[in-house]
Formats: sequence, structure tokens, C-alpha cells
Amino acid sequence: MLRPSGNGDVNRSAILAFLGSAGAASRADLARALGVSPALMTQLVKDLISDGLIKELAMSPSSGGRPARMLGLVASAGKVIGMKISKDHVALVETELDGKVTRSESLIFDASSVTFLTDLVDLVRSFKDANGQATILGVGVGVPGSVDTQGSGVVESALLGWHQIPLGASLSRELGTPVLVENNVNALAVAERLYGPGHDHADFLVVTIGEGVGAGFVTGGGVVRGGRGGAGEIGHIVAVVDGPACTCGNYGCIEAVIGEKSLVADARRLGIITAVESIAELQTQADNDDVQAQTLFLGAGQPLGRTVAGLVQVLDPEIVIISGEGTKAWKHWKSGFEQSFRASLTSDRRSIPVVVNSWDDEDWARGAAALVASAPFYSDESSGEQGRRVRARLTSPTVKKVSS
Amino acid sequence: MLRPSGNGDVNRSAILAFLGSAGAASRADLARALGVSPALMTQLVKDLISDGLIKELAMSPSSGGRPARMLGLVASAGKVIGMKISKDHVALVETELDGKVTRSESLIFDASSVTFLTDLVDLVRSFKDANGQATILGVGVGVPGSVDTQGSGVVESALLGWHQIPLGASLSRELGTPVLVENNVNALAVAERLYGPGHDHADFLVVTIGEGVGAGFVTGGGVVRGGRGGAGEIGHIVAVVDGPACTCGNYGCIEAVIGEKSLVADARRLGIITAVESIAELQTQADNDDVQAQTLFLGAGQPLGRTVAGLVQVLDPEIVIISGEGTKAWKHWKSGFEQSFRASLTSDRRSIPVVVNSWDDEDWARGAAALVASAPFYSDESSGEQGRRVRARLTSPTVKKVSS
DNA sequence: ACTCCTTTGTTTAGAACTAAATAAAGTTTA
DNA sequence: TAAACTTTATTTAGTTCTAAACAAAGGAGT
Repeated sequence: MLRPSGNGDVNRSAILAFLGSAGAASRADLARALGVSPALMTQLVKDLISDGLIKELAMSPSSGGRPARMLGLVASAGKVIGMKISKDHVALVETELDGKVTRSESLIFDASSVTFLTDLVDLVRSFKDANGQATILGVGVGVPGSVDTQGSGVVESALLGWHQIPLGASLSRELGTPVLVENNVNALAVAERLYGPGHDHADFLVVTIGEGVGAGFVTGGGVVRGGRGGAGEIGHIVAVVDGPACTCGNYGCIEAVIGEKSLVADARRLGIITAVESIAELQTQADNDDVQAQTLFLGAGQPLGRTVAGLVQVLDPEIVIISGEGTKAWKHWKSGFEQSFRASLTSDRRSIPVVVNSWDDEDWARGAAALVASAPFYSDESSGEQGRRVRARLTSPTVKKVSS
Repeated sequence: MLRPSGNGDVNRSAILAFLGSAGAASRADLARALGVSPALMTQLVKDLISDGLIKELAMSPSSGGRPARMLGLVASAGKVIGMKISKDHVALVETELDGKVTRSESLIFDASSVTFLTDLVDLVRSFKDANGQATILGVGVGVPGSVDTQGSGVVESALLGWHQIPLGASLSRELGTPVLVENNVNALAVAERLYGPGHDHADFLVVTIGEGVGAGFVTGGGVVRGGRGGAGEIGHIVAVVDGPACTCGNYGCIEAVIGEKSLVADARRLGIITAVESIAELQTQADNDDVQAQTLFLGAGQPLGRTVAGLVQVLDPEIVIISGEGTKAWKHWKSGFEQSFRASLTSDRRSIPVVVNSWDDEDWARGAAALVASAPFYSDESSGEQGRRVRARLTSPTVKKVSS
């Protein structure tokens, strides 16, 4: 409600993170970007220079007034690990603060094993330790389920079979680094806000298609998480009354209608692909102008369009970002989606932009990494103590020395 | 992003508003309720006592420690005017800060008249001036459409036929009081947060049924407004593919399926009511056990339940509050709604509480009044300069003298 | 060449707020 | 009955931040 003071650690780490992600900037640039007064920026920069964390670079040419002195990091700000947990494997990436991936790996993992927690710790630890010289600011984890808060990281996931699993606390204790856990689509929304089209919008919607169907919504710059971290669970919105059975027990959920499994099953039933072929082959058929394959995707685009239109009516975002592994075949979804999407919107919203991401299999893990990269900019999100630890790592001079 | 200081006016006015709405409280109660330290509360209270705005009352009995000194207002904090604008009339209420209505009126008004703005000014002014001795803290206005920000009050409403109407600026200039404008359902959500079941929840959903169908969502304590103030426009979500034509130009919108007009048309077609009877007679028939009337409401409950279930999947609220003039007949909607609502939710959300408001025709205007009553508690909502003016009126000693 | 304007950066005098320590006034426990 | 504990309220020593004023260094216009 009423806001406490005490943002010094946020401001200092945000400056370092900004320079790490956006490159050299002037005091005036930083003050504008981070929303603080020029007077305060002078003081903060003085501290950071005195701490040996940043240095003055060359002057930038005048834009009509006094030329600006650019500032840069003294050393690398550190790296971030991002992990996406699936039921039969984990994807891991190591990134810089600017989101650039420096290393990645996909590893076998069984979420239903009785030793899944220790297995996870071992997998992340060995990935982390394979680059022993890097300062790891933190580990971001994306899961297909709901999470109480990012900083606490208690996971509830039907898909993984996890019920109130203290994932965040276990990982951060065992790894000795800060860990932030979030629903995987919300993590993607965080990444979009930091690096993607969402960067220039306070209100945007991310929709993911593929094996699952999900959404993440950012309003007023903050991710909508809901009462228990379960916002965005659109995969189980009823899209077709009395439609096909869904894994959740209900009928006609959008995920049961257009999820990858459903498309593959329909394609096998129609003989478009064989019983051992999968979504990649279906896409190949559509790419090769197979009318049935194309019709299948076009048909899937329609309920998706209607559902997303409903989300736009509810949330009034400025843009819609479509993401997820299913976007590899977006050109085939597009016309079915666009027609029903636009037709289902009231006229004042009909021109809303839809941006489709190019997808890479690392992107779920990259989204998770963005949780950590985002923490320096916010103290009012749900990152709590773990967020504070990330910020402390950024601003700690002793950590810096080790990394250089 | 990073938060400025400068909340003194918010804190002081919030104390006054709290005492006005909740009655006498101790410093410790106030510090807890408003989220500030005991040290700061000591100082703020000292200022307000010195300004003659509050006074110390009797001690409250010890709860196991030191007994508390209660604090109360020196004089009435002032009144609020709330107005709901419809296309053919306006409803006005005058309330105390605790939401209690002291006066109300419904007046003829034509939203399509070329002089609608001056008509509105005249109507509000005469309502306001009829109680010449009261300090009016501000005027809250609820409209059936989207509003850019509460403090700016530029209205876009298909129903009223208004396109970018500077309602807030015109009213505040002409009336000489602060004016806050908001979508009418969002205003109801603000009222629920302040006085209703939403008071104890950071995340809740308000759904209104009646002539229109709408929603307001509060998450993390803040109202979700969207990019242009258009969040919550659920009336035009497609509930029935290729369903009945809607006023918005689309087909099958939930409002075209279950809105009052649609129910009345169906009831006339079925002979349940005559061609000159309306929703009240339909409800009377249902109350009198007319099976066809009851079936009509039961049938309307089903698409409503499915749509609200979708909202719950998207937003993960802690409770759902059903409101609006259509709730007068809720007992007939309930079984159709509950069955399809619960059946359309994933099992982890199936026990979410649904609270149905008792409805009074003043409630839209009361919701609008709550915009003003809420302003002292928030400086980060969209009330801007008008919110600041409300707070200044609360904390101004000279205004106080006039009121006593 | 000089003046005016703009942009960048710094200094000054506060405002707003907190954590920790302390004081006050009870209730509970041994 | 005294000690321990709890709750309410205040004091102290800061931290964080701002608006206003000022200084520095250019570009544009006359």
C-alpha cells in the first residue's frame, strides 16, 4: 500500500544490470531509464566508481547541450543460469545479463523419480561447475505449474506430479546461490519485458502454443501472478463445449483441442503422418503443401484465435506476443488464428498487434534465466530474499574480483 | 520502476480516511493497517493532532501488553459524491467515507444529446449544492466504457456513443472539486476492495450481470486496467460460436446470450411474459415456480459459469464476487452457473468461493463514490493529480473548519 | 563574436522513512 | 511477589530520495 524507503541495493544493482544488458550509458541515460533524479544518479555512480565496480569511459558527442560522459562496467557483471524443467528432461542455459546464451545443455531427468530433487541439484551443480570461473548471479527455474512466489519457489504441478514441492529452498540451499522459480510462461513474459517486444509496453500478453498452451500477462509493468501463482493457466479454459477429454479430467479444454498431442493424434487418424511420426513430420507435410495437414493447423488456429480474443477483452493488452515451440509452424496457424481472432474482438481492439517470436529450443530456459536478470530492476515483485541476494551478488566487490 | 519518495500527503490523508471509514483506532492499529513503522506513525499522528484534525480518545483495554490510546477525527472528514452514468439517466449518491449513503437521487439524462456535457455538469452541481454545508472531497463517476486513467477521465463508450470525451477534466473544472472517472465495474471492484469481501484479499474477481456483463479484477491489491483502461470487457467474449447477433457487431457474445435484453426477448418469444413486460416480471414468474422461466435462468447460468471459469483459469483470484442488478434473480441462475462453473475448472481451483452481493439500485453510484474514498490510500493508482487534490482536501485544516 | 537555449552533471537543503534501542504499562508465570 | 514476557509508543541515528538552484559545455541563431 504505502511504500517503504530502502531501495539503495535496488538502485545500485539496477545500474550494474543496465550496463550489463544494454552496454555503456551516461548518467543522464541511466537516470531516465531507471526513473530516478539526476542528483541521486550522481551519488550512486560516485559510490559505484569508488567501489571499483564501474568506470568512466569516453565522452559521447553533444546532442545540442553538454556532452555526456559514458559509463561502463569494470568487469563482467556475472552470468545467470536458466533451467526449464519438463517431465522427462531439463534444459539448461548460461547467459550474460543481456540475455545472450554462452552455453546450453539438455539433460535427461525423470520428474517422477523418488529422488527427483537430489537429481535436479546434481544436474544443475554439474552444469554450473563446468564453468568454474564465472560468477553466477543466480539460477532461474521455469516449471509447468504454479509457484507460490518466485523467491520461495514452492511448486504445484499436475504435469510433473509435484504437490507443494519446496524447489526454490532446496536448490538455493544446495547450490549456495540465489534461486528464483516461476511458472514457465510467466518467466517468458519476464524475458519479453526485459529483452523483447514487451520492453516498450507496460501491458502485454504472452501466449504459448506447443505441447501445452499457456499465457503470461504483464500489466502496469508487473507480472500478474494471481492469488497462488496460478494466473495464466489458459490450457484448461473450455474452448469446445463437450469436446475431447483432457488430461485435467475436463472436456474441451483448449489444450486438449489444439495442443501438440491432439494435433498429432488427429494427423495420425487422418493418415497425414504415421503412427510413429510426430509434430515435426506434420509440419513438414504442411510445408510441402499437404492440404490436409494445412487444414489441420488452420482449424487449430480458430479456437486459439477465439480464446486469445477473449483474453484481449479481459486484459486489454497493448500487444499480443505468440511464443512457444508450436510457433515453428506459425505460418500454417496464422490464417485460421487471425480470422477468428479479429472477428471475435470488438471493433476498438481489432487492430491490436500480434507479434510472433522466432522460437529456439533454448528459449524456455532463457526465459527462466531472465527471472534472475530482472531481479535488479524490481524490489516489489515476488522475488523476496532471493532477489535481494541476487542484487547483493551484483554489487559485491569481492565477488567481482574473483570473476576477473 | 524504482519508487520515488514523497508520500507524506498519502500517509496523512490515509490516516484520516481510515478513521473516517473504520472508526477510532490506535497508533499501533493504524501503523499495521497502513503498512508503516510505529516510529513514523508517532510522527504523523503528532502532526495531525497539532493541525487539529484528529484527537486522542479514551484508552483501550490491554490485550496483554500496554493499553492503547485510541484516536478519532475532530470533525467529519467530509462527504463523497458518486455518479453512475447510463444512456438515459444518471444515479447519484452522497456517502460518508465509510460508504454509508446519506442521500441519493436518480435523474433523467440523455447521453446522446448534443448538450450532454453541460447537462451532466448541471445535474451534479445541483445535487452537490443541495447539501451546501458539506465538504465534498470529490466526485466519483462510473461509466459503461473504458477510461484512459481515473485522474484524466477521457471516456470511450460505445453504449453512450461517446468517443474520447474529456469527462473528468470538464466536470472537475466546472464543479471546482476533484473528479475521478472509471469504468463502472472497475469502480465496483474498488468498492469491494474497500468495504466488501475483497477487503481481505489481494486478488479477487468481480463479475456483474444484468443489462450488461462485465468484470473487474484486482491483483496484488491493484485494479487491472489494461493498456487503455479497457480491461474487464467480458461482455463481448464469444460464449457461443455463431450465436446471436450482438450490439457490438459480433455474434455469440456472452452479453448477447445472457444479458437482460436477451433473456427478456427469449421470455417474450416463449410466452413467459408479454411483449410489454420486462425482467422484473420474468423474475416474478421464476419466483412463482414457472418452470419455463426457471429453465431460462438456469440455461443462462451455464455459459456464464463457463466464462467465469475461464476468467478464474486466467487470473487465479482468491474469490469471485458476483454483482450487478441481475443478481436480484441469482437464486434462479445459481444452479446452472455452479454446475458448469465448477465442471469447467481444473480440480485445484474447484473450491474457489463465490460470493453474491445483495444488490441495491444505488450500488453502481456507491461504487463510483468509492473511487474517491479509496484515493487517500493509494498514490500509485491512476488517480494522478485528482487523487492528490482529494488527499489535499482531506488534510486541509481550513476546509475542516467550514464543515463543522 | 556574442547571446540564447539545451543538455549534462553537481550541490544544497530539506522530506520521508526505517531499524534498533528504549520507555511505558500491562498480563502471565513460577 | 518478582521476573519474564507482551504490547504500545517514542527516541535516536541514520538511509534514501527529491526539488531547486547552480555549474559546465556544447549547438543554433543573429
